[in-house]
Amino acid sequence: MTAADRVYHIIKQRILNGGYAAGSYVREAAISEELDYSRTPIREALRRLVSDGWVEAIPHHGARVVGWTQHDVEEVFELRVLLEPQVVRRAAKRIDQAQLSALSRFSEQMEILCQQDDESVVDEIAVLNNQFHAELVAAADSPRLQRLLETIVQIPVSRRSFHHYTYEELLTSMQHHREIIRALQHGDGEWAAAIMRAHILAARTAQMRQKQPITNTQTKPQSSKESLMNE
Amino acid sequence: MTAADRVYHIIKQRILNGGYAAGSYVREAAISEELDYSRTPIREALRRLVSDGWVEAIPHHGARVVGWTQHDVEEVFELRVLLEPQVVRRAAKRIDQAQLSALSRFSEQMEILCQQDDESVVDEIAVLNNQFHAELVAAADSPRLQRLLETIVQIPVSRRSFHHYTYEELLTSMQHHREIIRALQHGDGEWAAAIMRAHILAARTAQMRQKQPITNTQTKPQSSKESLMNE
DNA sequence: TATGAAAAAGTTGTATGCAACTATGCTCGA
DNA sequence: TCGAGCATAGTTGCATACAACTTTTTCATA
Repeated sequence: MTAADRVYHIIKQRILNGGYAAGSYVREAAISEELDYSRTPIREALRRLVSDGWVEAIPHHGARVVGWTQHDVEEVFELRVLLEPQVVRRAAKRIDQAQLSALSRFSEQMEILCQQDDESVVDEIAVLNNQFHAELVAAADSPRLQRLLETIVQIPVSRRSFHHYTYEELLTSMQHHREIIRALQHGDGEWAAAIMRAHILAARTAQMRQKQPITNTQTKPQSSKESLMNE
Repeated sequence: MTAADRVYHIIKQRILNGGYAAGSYVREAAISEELDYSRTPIREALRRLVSDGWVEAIPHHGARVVGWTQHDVEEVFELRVLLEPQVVRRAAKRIDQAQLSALSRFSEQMEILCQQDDESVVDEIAVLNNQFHAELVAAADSPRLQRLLETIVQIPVSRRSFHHYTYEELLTSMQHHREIIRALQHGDGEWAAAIMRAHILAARTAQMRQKQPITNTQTKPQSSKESLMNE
């Protein structure tokens, strides 16, 4: 693993964790000094983050962390509603026994955690949920579809998602997982796609209830002190 | 425009024109010497091409131009069938008069060219067709959808597309354009989406008739001498 | 002759210094 | 007081040298 790779992951993680606030600039020299790499690998990492859509490059001025508005989230859900059903549609034709049991395992663990009805387990559920979806994408076996989803489903959306769920919505979501597995066991891609579509639309509704912006967006550049507060 | 931008466009153009064969390596030092830039902007251009999916980076070994198999083309059409109808579904709600007349203009010019039934105009039609689709994407007003399509519809596919059309298929395609415009004039997104879906599936059929790989792919790395032959 | 280690060649990865560009604040003039 | 032009500070963009890594070749040895 090269230095540029390491820097890439560090910065990305910080954006996810809120270490770098939306709208703030990521300065090459600052990170260079802090992480003790030269500016070269940092530049490369920033360019990758730009093409991933995490930051925007302003020529000769710097790399600014992008902010997410409610409108952005809507746009993403609109695309997920198309793409995620396609994932299971393909997966139905290709999934093997090992992958099916992996899905069942994730699903069961999530349901066990659900029964605790404790706010602290929500993050664990989110992790399992991500693994569940990742397994589906793997079963779909379409590098391009995978890449599109990775580009689109940036974690600001999915990360906090379950926090917005009512208990009923959470149970419904678990039921969706079960039903998707059943549809896949029968090799019925359209069935699976239909449930997946509902699954995403349900997530959309839950997400949309939250009216405030997803990331701590600041339209104006602001002081760097303020952006460090969120660490 | 920076040096990296210029190099990016030059290399991309060469890949499109077949200057760099699929499977061959793009050497930083070679381009550096030829274009008289240092390796730095060339590296940056290559990294951008990697994240665009035009070349693949092999760590510590180089950047290789990716090859397109028939399987890749299928994968792309599978995604276009989902995404392009969504473009017109959105466009139907948002398109204005100026954009509608631009579409009509492109459509009419294409039909005029069609009547010549001359092999030489096919490329002109392809250009207009691209403009037509670009106008639709603009009307859809979804930066993410636009970006996804740009990522997916790489020109190796669309470039030669009309050469594979029979005359009847070409006329059908023109009819699709007309009907999409009509549907948009009525603000009927689902109508437009249905035709667009047919439009893409028709293109897929025409494309799939060609069994040979789209680019001159070499599965094995080969000698560097061989890759220079194609320049 | 076959095999393995070691060296050598070729390529990418990183550090550093300088050039170019942008934005901001300041001076000078109206 | 206001505005245009200019100087300056701050940041990115690029060139160059060197380090690290990978592959190929060479050569000694079984």
